[in-house]
Amino acid sequence: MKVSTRGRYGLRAMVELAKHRGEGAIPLRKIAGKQDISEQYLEQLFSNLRKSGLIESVRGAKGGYLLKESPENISVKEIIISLEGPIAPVECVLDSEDACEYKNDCVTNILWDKLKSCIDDMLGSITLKDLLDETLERE
Amino acid sequence: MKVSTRGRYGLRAMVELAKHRGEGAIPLRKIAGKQDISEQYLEQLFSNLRKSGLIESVRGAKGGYLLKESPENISVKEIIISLEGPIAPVECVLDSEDACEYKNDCVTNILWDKLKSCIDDMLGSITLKDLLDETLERE
DNA sequence: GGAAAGCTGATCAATATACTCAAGATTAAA
DNA sequence: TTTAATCTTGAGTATATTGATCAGCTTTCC
Repeated sequence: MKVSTRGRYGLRAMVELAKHRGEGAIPLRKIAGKQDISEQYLEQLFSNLRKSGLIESVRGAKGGYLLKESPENISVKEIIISLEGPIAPVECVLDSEDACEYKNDCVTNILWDKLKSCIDDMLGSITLKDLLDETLERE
Repeated sequence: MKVSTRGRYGLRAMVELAKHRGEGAIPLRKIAGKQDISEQYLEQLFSNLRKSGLIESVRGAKGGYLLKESPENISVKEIIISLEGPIAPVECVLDSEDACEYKNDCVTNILWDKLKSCIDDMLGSITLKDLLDETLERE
């Protein structure tokens, strides 16, 4: 039941982007520096975030990254899913092709379904703006 | 954000124990067979559950395992913690000795705290009896 | 053209996971 | 008292995942 560094680093980086919104494209180097994350590792994470449409990139010199939407429209859930894949405490809650063959017999999957919803709702209810507000409040 | 096989198998085995409560000690072989889990692997899981005081063992021939409490007094949370260790989506929510050095600066840990509570409450609110009832209802 | 940036695929070491193996210890029953 | 069933424990092992690093490319500003 762990969120990996992908999700944690990525979220911190997104807060950082939100913080500097309006300043144009922010180079990855700057974010990596501020948050003390390997630049090359962060590149991979940003690749996911970009493909998910949460951020956009500006290539070339003076390039960098920007949030694609305003912080109140980006939920933590979207960020985590982009970085770590679907939120699923166990495989069988994904109503995908290869659902567990015992699904109908197994009462524990009711539990896992509920757990998934609980996590989904929780992460879906918090936006980047909430985290940003907290940051500004502390400064 | 996954529950490993330890938690999943262990929970299923506990439901099985609950189902046969009152029939004396249930040998591990029987549970492993019914739930199609490796007997030797399940032994390790039961070792945890026993040390946590959730089940008790009867050694020797005709031995086996029994729930130590009635199903309504055993929450899923206790089972998962026994098998997988403390529920913590990220390390820094554990208010232990080695808390993250950035804890005070880092706004994301508010989020992780909330997520932990959400998972805790959810798993704490469901007991073995709830799962057992569901099982019986389906039969 | 050169520097600053993003983009991408390959590789790798460390760790965790999901087991298996092997040797005991205990006890009921024959 | 032997034997078989059962729990107990520690060690080993193959595979997958994680958390990166490396190398080389492309794009764009000056």
